[in-house]
Amino acid sequence: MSSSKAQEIRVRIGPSPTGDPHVGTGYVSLFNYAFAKQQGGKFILRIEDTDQKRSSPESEQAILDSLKWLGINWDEGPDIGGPKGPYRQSERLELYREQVQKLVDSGHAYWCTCTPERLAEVRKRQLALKQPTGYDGHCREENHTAGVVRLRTPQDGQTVFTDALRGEIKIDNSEVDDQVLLKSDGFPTYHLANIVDDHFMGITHVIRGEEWISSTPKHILLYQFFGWDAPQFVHLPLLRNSDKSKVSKRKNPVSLEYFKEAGYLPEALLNFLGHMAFSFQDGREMYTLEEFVQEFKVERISLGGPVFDLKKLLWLNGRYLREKFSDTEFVSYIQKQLFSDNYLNQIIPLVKERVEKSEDFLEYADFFFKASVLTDPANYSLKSITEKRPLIKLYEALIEQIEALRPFDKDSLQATLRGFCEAEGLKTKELFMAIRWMVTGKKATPPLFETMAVLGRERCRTRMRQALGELKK
RNA sequence: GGCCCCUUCGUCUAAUGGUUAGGACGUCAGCCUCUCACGCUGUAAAUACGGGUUCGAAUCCCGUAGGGGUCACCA
Repeated sequence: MSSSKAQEIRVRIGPSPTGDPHVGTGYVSLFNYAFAKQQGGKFILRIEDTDQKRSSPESEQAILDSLKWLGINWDEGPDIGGPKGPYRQSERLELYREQVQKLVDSGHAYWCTCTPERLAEVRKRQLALKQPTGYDGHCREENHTAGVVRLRTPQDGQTVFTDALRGEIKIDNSEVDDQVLLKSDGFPTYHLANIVDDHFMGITHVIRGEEWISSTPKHILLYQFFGWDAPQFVHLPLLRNSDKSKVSKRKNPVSLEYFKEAGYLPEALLNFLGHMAFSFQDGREMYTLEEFVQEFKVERISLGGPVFDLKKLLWLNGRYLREKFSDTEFVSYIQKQLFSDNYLNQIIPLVKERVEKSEDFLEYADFFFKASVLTDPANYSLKSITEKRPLIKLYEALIEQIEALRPFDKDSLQATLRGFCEAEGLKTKELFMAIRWMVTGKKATPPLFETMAVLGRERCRTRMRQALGELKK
């Protein structure tokens, strides 16, 4: 163990910029932040963009913005720098290569030249023979100098670590795979980057999701092989869908951008996220970030996987609106949230030609402001697909395309939706009307693509998922 | 399936061997009220199961069941 001198507490959140800012990132950030602040430590934001194919600067920016929106600020990060930078893993490649070389030199890692095809083959065979899947050690004793670098996991014994909430966890080394540490594109995998960065950034406590427990032995092994002290581990229970599976966008809104769009206050969402694994001693339900920081105790984190049930969030949000806002504040909030110049400027061109009196505006534009536009599913059933099953599958595929669409503008929507019709052999007229019903709740609206673009990705996806839900009933 | 983690009202949770098992959301009922909402009051609702240990178990131990995670050149 290291010196007994009081050490500065340093924790981090390491989001991967590969999609929408996730509510789970907010949740884990909150707990990390609270722990750090309460101990007078530092909360660090590190962008884990080691997946070249999926990472994007847009996503990174969205994550930063969303975290700021929530009210969580970091002491060190890619945007503000800090003493242990850079804070973007793609800018630390040299360090990983250097470090992994040490492992190769000491024999704790080795180069592997197996092709993806061979790996798939091995896997297939293992599956067929009902053997545990994993790398078969083909290159373990070869002395390659190219390909990927793998961890040389001890064949026997077990690796033990302590989770602050669960106590000792032991896993047989035979269960631990010869994990890839350095990919063939020269980028590190999570496992390598995570250990190297946590070490060089002086991270003292790793507070992360429970999904990481089973790969923690790899991390412990890496610390041992590098000869470094491991930080303390705290694994938080995972947020769940109402069926208890890990929270997912299929079954729940999970994008922080959705919550912002949908009119939730960041204070309320953060407060609610606090409830997911923590409770105040005095039973207080409503609290500020500062109060949470003060009250937070690692030992009081609960372990059962909390269902991310929005009902209580709604109630909390209502209380914030009612109790924390004066009438004047409420006015400016509504103006900003619902009737911003920016939003109105996009809507007016679409409805202007239809309007004869100011009040007509509401007639034509109501769906731009409503929370829900659900109608009879008959409105969006397709005559050409009479079976319910295929129809649901079709819509699921469609919604997935829409969710992934970037940028979300008139032209890309047009291209995507037309392409979808062609691929599925559908009449555009029929599908477009169905979508119109789903996203606006009306038969007559401004042109669909423009309308959808203005509504935005979050509203469209939510409304379509809701409509699909009705269809399933 | 192997390994690992978890298990108190429908949901979020409190109770760190001794409570009529508490609170909150939601539900339902009542009050308030021109309606609705808010607010207030009240109601129903849980220790997964089986064995131990103990004077005494939601709490400790073992087993079973259920749920979850993980088994990638994704994090």
